Amino acid sequence: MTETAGPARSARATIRDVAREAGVSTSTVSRVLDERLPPSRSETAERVREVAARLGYRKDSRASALRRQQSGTIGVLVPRLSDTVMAILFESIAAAAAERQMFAIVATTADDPGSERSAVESLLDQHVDGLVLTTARPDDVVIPDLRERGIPLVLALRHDGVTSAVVGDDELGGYLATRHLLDLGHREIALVAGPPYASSAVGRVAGFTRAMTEAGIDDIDRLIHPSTFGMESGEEVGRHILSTSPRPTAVFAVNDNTAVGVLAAARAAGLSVPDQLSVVGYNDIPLAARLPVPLTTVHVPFDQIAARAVAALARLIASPDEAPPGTTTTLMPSLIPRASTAPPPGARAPR
Amino acid sequence: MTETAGPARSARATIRDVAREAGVSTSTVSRVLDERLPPSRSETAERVREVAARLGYRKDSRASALRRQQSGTIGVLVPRLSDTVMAILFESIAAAAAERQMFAIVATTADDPGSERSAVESLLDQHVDGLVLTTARPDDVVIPDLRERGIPLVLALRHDGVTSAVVGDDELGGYLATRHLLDLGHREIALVAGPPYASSAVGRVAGFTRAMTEAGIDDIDRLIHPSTFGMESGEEVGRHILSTSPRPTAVFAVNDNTAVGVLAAARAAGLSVPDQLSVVGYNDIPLAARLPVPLTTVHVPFDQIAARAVAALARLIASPDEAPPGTTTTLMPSLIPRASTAPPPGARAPR
DNA sequence: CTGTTAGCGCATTCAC
DNA sequence: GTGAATGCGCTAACAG
Repeated sequence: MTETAGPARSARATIRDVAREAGVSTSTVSRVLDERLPPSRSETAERVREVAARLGYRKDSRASALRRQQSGTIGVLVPRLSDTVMAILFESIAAAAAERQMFAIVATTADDPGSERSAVESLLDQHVDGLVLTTARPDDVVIPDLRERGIPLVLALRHDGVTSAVVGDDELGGYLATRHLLDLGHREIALVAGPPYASSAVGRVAGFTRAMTEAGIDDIDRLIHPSTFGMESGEEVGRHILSTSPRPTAVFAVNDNTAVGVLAAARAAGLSVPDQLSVVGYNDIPLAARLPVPLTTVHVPFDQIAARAVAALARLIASPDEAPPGTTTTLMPSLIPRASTAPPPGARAPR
Repeated sequence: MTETAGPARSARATIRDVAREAGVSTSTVSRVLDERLPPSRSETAERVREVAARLGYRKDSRASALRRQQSGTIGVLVPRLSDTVMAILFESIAAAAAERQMFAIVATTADDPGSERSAVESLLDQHVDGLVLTTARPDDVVIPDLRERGIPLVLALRHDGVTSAVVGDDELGGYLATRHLLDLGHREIALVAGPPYASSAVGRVAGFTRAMTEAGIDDIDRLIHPSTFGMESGEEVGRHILSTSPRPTAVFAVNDNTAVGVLAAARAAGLSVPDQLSVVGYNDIPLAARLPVPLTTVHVPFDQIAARAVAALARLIASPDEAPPGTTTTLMPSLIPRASTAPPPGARAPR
């Protein structure tokens, strides 16, 4: 029997264990192990670090958070994790947070404004130091409230026009996708537009409209069909689009999910892609490249968006009083041509 | 100016604020608001609740956790969230946890045993009360360590043969999928087998083997091709399978991702599905039903698995000393026939 | 049922 | 540089 009789299951070493073992006070240990301070090279400091390592000491984040009033945790709000885009974004945010010794936790809203408040509260109950929201709406009522409460806040993927945000250039992405189809010779191009409450969808519509206007296409609005972001909606809207007359020779879908739905509708209608119908998606999720007909889509640099969002949030957390100007950072998308797009039926290949 | 000069940004009400306002001690407030105790109907209790509500009081989970030695948080370990199966499982776990007033946090390992340890430590650093692991391997070195440390632990989707686990019946699922193909008249059925370290994949292989053996097929091993769980691997293995001779008339893929890869390989080889090649997947992710050729697959009750796993974990957390017998709960999968399977080329339709 | 006292583990004064 | 004292917000043990 060594030592005194302790708990049967090895209890975690505390700061006091380290202090005793190193022959110093707990304050000293606390200071030596404070990541924010410049690391001391003194002999005592070395010894403390050595003892801490030997005992496998890890500071109790709850106690530390309680005292510091900072938890080193950030909250991320997404509509749903079963949407690969959101899963990838969260993974990237978690990785970016880890690089800064922070931990990211997540909650979902199902894109329902009603559950947004409770999801945010569940995050705040975990005492996050700040939030990354991907659910912003123009009329969002939760965000102003968070602002007033002084909670550090950054939007990602969608913006509300007011709060600091890191987004892709959706207008440009929409323009690139549409130009790609126009350049192939398409004129009758339908748009699966996404929901009006998401700035990302609205931006892509704007890019579509600009490209179509430039091309001298008339009455563009008739080509624009609202949807949600889901596959089902894509299929439903796709079915409708393919039954309109004149039937479009190409469809630009607001994201890869709805594009998959359009592909399903195309097959159901007996149309072959890309021979009879071209389809462009958005986001370049891993699936896009591996669909039976690889999907032409717009690549979005999610890891950059995540890294910038975390960096911006970290800055806000560090200096909460430097009035944040509410800047929007915009990152560039790029078109990835694949097999789902081709010149319209009966057209000679361009060039 | 009301009240005393406080911090500019509304600080959260503490238990003391409530106590003062209600004219009682903090202990009383603490007891009245203790969810674990039966709610008192006394007048004081009512008043305390009313004041707490009015002040918008929320207990500080860190302080509470520090004192109680329970955080009300559980940790979930998954290979990756960009795999829809894992995203859905985590969402279900988070929902099941919320029903019990617990919060679920997640970390990823990329199915890499090396990063498993650090991912688990990051979870433990957050002071989770217990863990749900979906990454178990037969030779897992982290799990025994967690056991020794007395950390409540439940496996999900994969088991290690020792630890308590909640899984789908992979053997049955594999059998059902294979029987479906056999019943359609296929004899030359290839298996994209998944990795040997995952019990889920191994079980599906066993079900495949049983069905094939029952059908009197010889030399089954030649039909079994290892893979990972990813789409790329499915495509690669699919390409290989379709170049073997005799070419299989059907493929059973270990999951929907690899099935998508096989579909891509089939198209690249100019084979039409299901006319020239039948394909069965596993998991029934939302995509499966909406692929251009809707995928026949095996449905897995992820929300039940999640609910059972959380329930089991909650039990372990509540009574950590009732030696847990290491039981495995097995839930039933079901085959969902869709358009990707049909009788083999040249066969009359059965019946 | 209620209040008093003590302390979870840590970080911060403030002296030295 | 270092250590003693104090308290973050909450809950447990105890006495009334």
